[in-house]
Amino acid sequence: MSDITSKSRGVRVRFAPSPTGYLHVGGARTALFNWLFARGQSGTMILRVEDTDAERNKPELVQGILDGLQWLGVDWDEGPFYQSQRTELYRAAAKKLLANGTAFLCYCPAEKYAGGDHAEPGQDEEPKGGGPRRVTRCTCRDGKPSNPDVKPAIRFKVPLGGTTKFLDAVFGEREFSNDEIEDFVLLRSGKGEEEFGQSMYQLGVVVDDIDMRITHVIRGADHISNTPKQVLLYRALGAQPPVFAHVPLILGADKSRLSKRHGATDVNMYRAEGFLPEAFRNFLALLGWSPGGDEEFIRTKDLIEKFSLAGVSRTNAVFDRPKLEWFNTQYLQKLPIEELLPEVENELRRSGLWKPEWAAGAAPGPDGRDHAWFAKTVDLLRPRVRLLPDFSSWSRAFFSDDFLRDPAAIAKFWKDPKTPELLAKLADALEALSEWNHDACDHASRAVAEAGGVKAGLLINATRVAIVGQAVAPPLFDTMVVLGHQRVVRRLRDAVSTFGKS
RNA sequence: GGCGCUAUGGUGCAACGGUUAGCACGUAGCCCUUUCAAGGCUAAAAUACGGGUUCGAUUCCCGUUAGCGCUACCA
Repeated sequence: MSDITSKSRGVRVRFAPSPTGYLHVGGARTALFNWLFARGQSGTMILRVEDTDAERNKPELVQGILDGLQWLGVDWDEGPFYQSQRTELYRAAAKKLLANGTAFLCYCPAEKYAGGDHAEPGQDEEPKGGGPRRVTRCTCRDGKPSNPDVKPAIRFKVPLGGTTKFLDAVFGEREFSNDEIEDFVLLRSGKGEEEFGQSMYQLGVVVDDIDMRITHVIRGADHISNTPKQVLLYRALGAQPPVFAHVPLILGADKSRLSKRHGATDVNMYRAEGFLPEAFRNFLALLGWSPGGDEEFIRTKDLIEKFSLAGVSRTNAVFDRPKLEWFNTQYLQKLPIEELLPEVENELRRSGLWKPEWAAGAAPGPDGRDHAWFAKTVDLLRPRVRLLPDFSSWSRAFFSDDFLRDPAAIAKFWKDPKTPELLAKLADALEALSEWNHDACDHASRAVAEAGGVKAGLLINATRVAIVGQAVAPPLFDTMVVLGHQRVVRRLRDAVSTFGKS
């Protein structure tokens, strides 16, 4: 198996979403694995949109999928290719199979297979004892007299007896009995003028994977059962199958297939919530894959270096949101500050709090704040931030003078009747300071508390509410320094004047 | 129903015949403390069950059970 995972040039992989929905976290994980593998092997990543079902396909969803991939940081070297625009390729392949005897025209009405007697009982029915059997062999395979009233579909003529095997980089050698494989449809029957309709999934993937010279097919384990059909197609088409690598599925907390009722499954919702893409990537990478040791905080460049198909697990994984949040806080805290700043800038732009003078290289604003101030402030705030929007919500008073004091914080920390008097004295004491730094603020504050006969903590907590409006904030004296001398004094006096009101 | 895949604490992973079964999230407690976090320490918590193979099984084989997947003119 070493030949599969060893460095080899010419690796070509693809991510092939179907635009019948948004970018699901499961799809995102598959895309990520393909991408990590491609980048680690200096290979080529291809994006292919599998939109051969005109009825279910929604073209407007493609952009959302592309946006999701972009946010995730998964880029591609070729494509996006659209299967709906490659119809001729599939028809030619189907005709070739017809010609070499590995496919046949099927005149059966579509309904015969789509429902009715031969189909699977519905989920609500009891499939007990000797329920309906699927038909796996179509009677048209030995040549049916053509029926002028119906347009035929093209089906694959699955060999009678024997087995089909393939190599899976994750699951090992797999072997399936051909008798379990039905004569699947390759090409839909034509509608109106056309001779044949669109390609079906099995034909499309194989024709494209051959055409695009895909070397490794990395996809969800729900495709394991499809793989022997595709291997048969490769053979019939005279092509060599690629290496397959099926990755385990992602489940919800109750271990059923991840769906909306488990919470967000659309990758774009995580972007909207304010997760950092790299944290999301790190979390996703560890769902069904492990570098082998105990490390968990793995930056993307190391993910690329460490990723291997041999490290992919065979067991389904549950999507654990609390762990994702933990990863996010880890990145919020550990990222070099200059890497975090652009994310915070985006967030502040979104909420309208951003000021251009905080950009790198810009001239300081009228209040003296510049990029260095911005970096220092974000650095102070980040240990307490869980999601990007926190920079706009409870951190608002750091970036804007237009903020409200949280009533709950007031109720909790302004209980003591001496509060306004203390805050007024503190304002005076701080105003008189000739130096504005942590220790000066500290000493002045404690002196006021002592003179007023209260514990420092009481003054400190009351002051926090006064100057940032929140019960939760960074250490007070660091906060004062970052806010600035005049602003702190002004907010303190404002607090005194509002005391008792509301 | 048929076929297939899987099975380590609640969750994600490690241990790829020999460990007191390790790490992380979460949970509980303690420490720190200026709020809230972070951080540090500690605790509870797992090899699904039954048979084999072996000097020795989490690890290899079989069965059972459970979960999941496929079983469309969906992808």
